[in-house]
Amino acid sequence: MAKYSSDHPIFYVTVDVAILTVHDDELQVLLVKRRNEPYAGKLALPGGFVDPDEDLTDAARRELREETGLTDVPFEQLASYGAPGRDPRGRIVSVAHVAIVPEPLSARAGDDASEAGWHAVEPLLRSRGRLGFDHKQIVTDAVERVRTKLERTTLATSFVAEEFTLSDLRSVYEVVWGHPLDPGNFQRKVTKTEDFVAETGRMRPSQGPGRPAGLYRARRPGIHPLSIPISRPQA
Amino acid sequence: MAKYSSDHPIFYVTVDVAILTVHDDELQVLLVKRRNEPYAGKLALPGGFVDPDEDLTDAARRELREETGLTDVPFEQLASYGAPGRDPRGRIVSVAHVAIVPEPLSARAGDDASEAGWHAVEPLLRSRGRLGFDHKQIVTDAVERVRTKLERTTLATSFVAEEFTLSDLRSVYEVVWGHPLDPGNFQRKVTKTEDFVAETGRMRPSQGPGRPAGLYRARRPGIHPLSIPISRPQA
DNA sequence: ACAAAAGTGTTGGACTTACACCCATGC
DNA sequence: GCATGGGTGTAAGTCCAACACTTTTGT
Repeated sequence: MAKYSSDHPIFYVTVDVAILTVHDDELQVLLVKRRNEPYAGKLALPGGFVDPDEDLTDAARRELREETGLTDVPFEQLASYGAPGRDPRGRIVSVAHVAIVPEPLSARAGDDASEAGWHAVEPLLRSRGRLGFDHKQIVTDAVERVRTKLERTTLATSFVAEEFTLSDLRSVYEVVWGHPLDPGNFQRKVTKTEDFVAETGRMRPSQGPGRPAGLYRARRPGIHPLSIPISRPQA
Repeated sequence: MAKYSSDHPIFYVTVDVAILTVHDDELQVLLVKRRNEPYAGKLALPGGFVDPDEDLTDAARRELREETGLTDVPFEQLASYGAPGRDPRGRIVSVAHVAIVPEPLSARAGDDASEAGWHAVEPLLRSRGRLGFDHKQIVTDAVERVRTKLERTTLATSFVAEEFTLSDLRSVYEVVWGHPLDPGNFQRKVTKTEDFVAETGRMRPSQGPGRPAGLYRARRPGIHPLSIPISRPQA
């Protein structure tokens, strides 16, 4: 097949990844400080240009690995952003993705990128001008996506370590939704929901007062639909 | 700002629109027959290249208008598809959208496009090779999106005319979900759900046996969240 | 003993489901 | 009258939110 040359406009395509975690009772997103123009000095989502023979998903996975060293992390495509003026360098469409990383593994930021670090989402979204490009919008959309996915999928287990207590898991919901949940009701619902969590039989060594908590693990890795959804309290 | 020239790979960006409707008790999608290579003779979603100064949303709206003559139709971005080999002409990323058009206005296909026509979704998705590119995947994703959005938003009213009976509305759910719904329970749920439908006070002139049905209209145009979701029967 | 976290029981109310049943029309 | 679709009533079962209460630890 002959090389395609036409008068169709030329685009560049990037992937940006909103890597989210829960840390210190806050929903946080991994951001890099930009060194170069445009938006030098501003914060931005990790991302980069898609390689010539690379699928969009592979490009996002590559970015994720470069920034966090993590592989096998659940992520999915979020949306694409391509307003004409969004990047002064030309016509650039960004295919944004969302990824969820567990809290304990998230302490370390990327080694490859320049000054990658975690930032609490709430103050970021209230602020103006801290994020370059249209990345504030992307983060907004990513958070909304995660909020709704918590309700109907097993996504929450992606936020916690391989073994976790139900309090750990409950905290994920409380932080992401911004509402406290009844511990007892949460316990019942989670344990009664099929394919969500499985007991390990062991206990977490107690770290303070209170009865020691049972350790659980996700029944299946990744994001799966829940037979019984976790109800989200109204605002 | 200087023109951007770099060694980053060059892409072309298209928008494709899955325009869905319910007709003859079937979920249908508007497709065009391709005249040119690649995939000449195959069916494909209407779509085209994004113009140099056009936003992705505007490009999708333009395609929608060119194919159906309709404006002010609710639509939203679905996902982007950019596998390296998906288009032999080069590296082309398609930003797919979903649009819903009302049944009565949908009889006429586009005048601009070549042989646009409605096709039932189910046999299409069961078949092999009738659709060009990766458009079968896009249609699959579009249908899944619509199925879940019916549950939690007012999307269903976008499938019916401005004035409709509750049977009309119920039929949308039944066709899209592939399950019959209890007419009585549906009635109650829809009328009790806030911001969903409003009575007109008038009746539909009867067209066959049976008690004449009340005419309703959507309380708000477009797609809005439902305070009380319509429950989806399990398979 | 006391506080705190984990986990179980209970209860009233909301919602759903599966019908029965009445209403209004065409034939 | 009878079939058909529109619409209301109703009762059993399920689910849920709230909160009391028990269990097991640290201090």
